[in-house]
Amino acid sequence: MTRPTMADVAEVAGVGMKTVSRVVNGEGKVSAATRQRVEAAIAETGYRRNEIARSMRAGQRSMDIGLLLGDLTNPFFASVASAVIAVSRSWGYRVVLSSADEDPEAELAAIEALLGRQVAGLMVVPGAEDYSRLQTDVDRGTPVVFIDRPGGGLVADEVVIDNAAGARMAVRHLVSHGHERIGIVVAPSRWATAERLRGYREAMENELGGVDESLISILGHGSVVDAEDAARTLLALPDPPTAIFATTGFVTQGLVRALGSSHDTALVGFDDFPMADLLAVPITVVAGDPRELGTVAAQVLFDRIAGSRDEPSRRIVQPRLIIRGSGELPPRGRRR
Amino acid sequence: MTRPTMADVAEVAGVGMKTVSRVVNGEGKVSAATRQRVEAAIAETGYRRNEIARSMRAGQRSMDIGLLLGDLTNPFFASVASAVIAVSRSWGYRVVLSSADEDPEAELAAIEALLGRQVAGLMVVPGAEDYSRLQTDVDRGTPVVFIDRPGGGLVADEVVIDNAAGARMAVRHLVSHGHERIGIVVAPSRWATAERLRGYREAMENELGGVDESLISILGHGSVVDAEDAARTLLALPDPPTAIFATTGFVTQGLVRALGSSHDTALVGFDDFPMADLLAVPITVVAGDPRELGTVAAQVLFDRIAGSRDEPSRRIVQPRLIIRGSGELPPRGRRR
DNA sequence: TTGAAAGCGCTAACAC
DNA sequence: GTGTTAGCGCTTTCAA
Repeated sequence: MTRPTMADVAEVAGVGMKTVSRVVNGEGKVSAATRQRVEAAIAETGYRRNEIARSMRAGQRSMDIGLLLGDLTNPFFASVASAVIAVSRSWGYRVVLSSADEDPEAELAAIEALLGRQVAGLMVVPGAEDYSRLQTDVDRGTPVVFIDRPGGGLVADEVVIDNAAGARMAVRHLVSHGHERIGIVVAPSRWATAERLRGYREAMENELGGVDESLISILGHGSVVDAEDAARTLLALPDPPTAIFATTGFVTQGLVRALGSSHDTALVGFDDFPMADLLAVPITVVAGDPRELGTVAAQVLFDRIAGSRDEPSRRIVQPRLIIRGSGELPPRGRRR
Repeated sequence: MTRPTMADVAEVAGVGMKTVSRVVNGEGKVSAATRQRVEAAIAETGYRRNEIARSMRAGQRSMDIGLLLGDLTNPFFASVASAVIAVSRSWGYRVVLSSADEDPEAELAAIEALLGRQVAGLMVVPGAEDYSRLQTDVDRGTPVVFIDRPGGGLVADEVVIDNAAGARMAVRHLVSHGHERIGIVVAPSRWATAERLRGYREAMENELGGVDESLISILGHGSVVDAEDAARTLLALPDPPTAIFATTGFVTQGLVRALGSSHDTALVGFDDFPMADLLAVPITVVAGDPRELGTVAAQVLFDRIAGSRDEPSRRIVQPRLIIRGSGELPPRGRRR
């Protein structure tokens, strides 16, 4: 019922604890004969090294890194997590995953818990506003890397997608296909969507000399249905847009629903999603690669763990335009 | 640089360690005055309880449970993980996630590592064949629950989807829409797909009195492209099927590609996937709910952790038929 | 090549 | 109310 310890193995093998320790950790300096005896005792008792106790030795950190995400169900974050796990494993670290379901209080609590477990480092997709209480931990050597958005109140490494550039790319693409009335449906305010809106405004100014504010729809809540409604409202305008830019994946979904299976309105979404190429009208998107985001973030973290003392930096992942059809539809006026 | 310990706090506050411990853990029996002093000292030193050391006390287990998945990138497993994390959090446990990318060796190694960390329990989506070496751990009180497939060589709780029933349901549905030549594309052999094939055969026997073996296509590899090729081969038969049953999500994807945007062949897939309702022809599927799978599995595990000594059981989650269009297309012969 | 003892940061069990 | 002592299972001295 109770697990065997090193002492148990030592007793069975008739040797000292340290000898068992040496065998278990393959620390040479053990005669073949004793090693055999110890190995037999290990097999007999079913002993397994206790990693918890092991990591208690003098001020040592654990071999865990903590990863905090809003929602694993979002394929974007699932890919980030998958990449982080892969890189961590290659460094011999394990990932303790918490998801906070977008509740800032729960998120901070989860972070505290992770830190209490002496994680070697922390990667966070920030959902809360203020991370200043982590400053002491960072100062004492637990690196923190923010993913996908900056973490307020704490100077730390960040890895983000160039949202404004992506938005500009989307607008320019639509303009190059003849569109001039380009609407935007913006998900509830978060850093990324604000950046995307900024990029949209910049590109509209540069390419078309101005923005028609009535074509900007900012959602109050974040559901697919809300996005669908917003799209319908835009399309019901006296002079409706001929193209719409959707700032996030779920907004894109809402727009697809609103536009129906035979759109005559062009659509470019931000963030790629599964099956985008199999829809009735395949969806053109600009998207940053979540695997790249996770991989870079993990590399930055392990650089710190390995001792890097560089100034905290912001790494920027460039999004790419993925052309599939919905973004290349001509303006209605020019049709046929 | 080095973290403050309870002893440090005790010294600053001018009290004994146990008093600090009491304050930190809110164990009453501390005068308001001392509590104040201790709290001040905690704030001053930036002390945080060391959970690792805490969990070392006599034979205690950690408050972690381990979760092992093949691939987080698969939305099905991401949902399972999300549900497991949610249930675990409600029990006050944290989830240590490992993904093994379908490599059985890596999987067993990851499991060993998890056990070495004294996890309170383990949930595994089995990718390996033989789990008998976990028997001692189970006997010594670390419960293991297998998810989505049985784990060979180990008697433990299992939570699976009723694959055969789902397949029968799919076939009956197609038959009820007039189909008689119903093909099947089977993903490379795993327990679940074998069960689905079995269900298909049973239903074909019962409903139509037999199976035409030429309509059964078993894939060698597991890519979308392979599934696409297999579908084309089936459709190129002299007397091709009028309907096809796809045994997994990616096979369904391949079939969607092969059938093109205007199918005249009916399709029912196993496992739901995002956007299935937004495709050119919305896809009818039979699917078990991954959240239910994860939730039930976690409940079973925490029952064990709470001390349940019931016989290991197999919980079965019933799949549901989700009607969307592709499965209700009539046979070609009857068209127009 | 081997082993005994000290200690990691904490809490359980007893004192005071 | 509060403090002291003795471990948890391991690794790190330092001897033998």
